[in-house]
Amino acid sequence: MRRFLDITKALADESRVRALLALRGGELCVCQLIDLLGLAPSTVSKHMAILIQAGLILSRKDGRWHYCRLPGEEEAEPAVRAALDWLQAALGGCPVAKQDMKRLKEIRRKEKEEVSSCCYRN
Amino acid sequence: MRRFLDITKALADESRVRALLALRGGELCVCQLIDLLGLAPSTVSKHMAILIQAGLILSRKDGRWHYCRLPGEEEAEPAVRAALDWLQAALGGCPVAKQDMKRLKEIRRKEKEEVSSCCYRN
DNA sequence: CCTATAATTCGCCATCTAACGAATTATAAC
DNA sequence: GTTATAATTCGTTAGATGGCGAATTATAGG
Repeated sequence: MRRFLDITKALADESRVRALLALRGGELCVCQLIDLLGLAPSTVSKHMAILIQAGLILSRKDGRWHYCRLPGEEEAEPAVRAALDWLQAALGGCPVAKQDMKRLKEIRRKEKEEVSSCCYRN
Repeated sequence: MRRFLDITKALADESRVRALLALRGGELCVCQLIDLLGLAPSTVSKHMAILIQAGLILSRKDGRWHYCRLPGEEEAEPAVRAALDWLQAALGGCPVAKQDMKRLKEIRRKEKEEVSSCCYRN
């Protein structure tokens, strides 16, 4: 029951739902989610902690960056897998999700430009 | 998105989840849910209003009684149907659900005894 | 009409939650 | 070492939420 409520509480916030939908396109670092959601870094950090706690996302650190991603088919416990499938079915094509996907393309492009202008990575 | 959040918020409370699980056994009136959950009538009334608002339960009035039930296959919108299926899969057999089912049998028996001792209904 | 029961609405209170900014930590670039 | 960036933790605040009891409404029974 506790685990189930962790998941439903995590899904009961629009910003967290948007983050989950955005991660369908692949992993993102916290700073990209800050950009997408338009919230303060501390706020997004807490949101991600809640999603991780619920098992809805996984994360890894790489240098200064903290990347988040959705769990693969085999990585998620059944209740989490079912929740993510339900989310996808219910909101996968909703206006907010589409708009965020568009914004994400810009955010990813920005990232590439910055990387290419960063001498040590070329 | 709004509809989806209505559902997730409704599912993000243990008492409401217990009520939904209890209704798998058939419709119940509010006073039976008050008995099962051990909460004040006003509190249960508000919980039921939230579940109805989310589309997770349907209700009907019969005399002094207000009966609640789960929607049938055809009655629920897809997002609601999926949510209820997920709930059943995740918590259908959990300890709390089992214990409540046991309590429910007593509550239903009590109801029958009262009805049979009520002259005008025989 | 009066009483009892089922249920809701209202007002109140304690707690939780989402948001922010400031301070802190960790890593990378210079 | 110093500076800059990514991210987290902490403290605070405004607003939402869950709980209760009192008052109210609706219906059934005497």
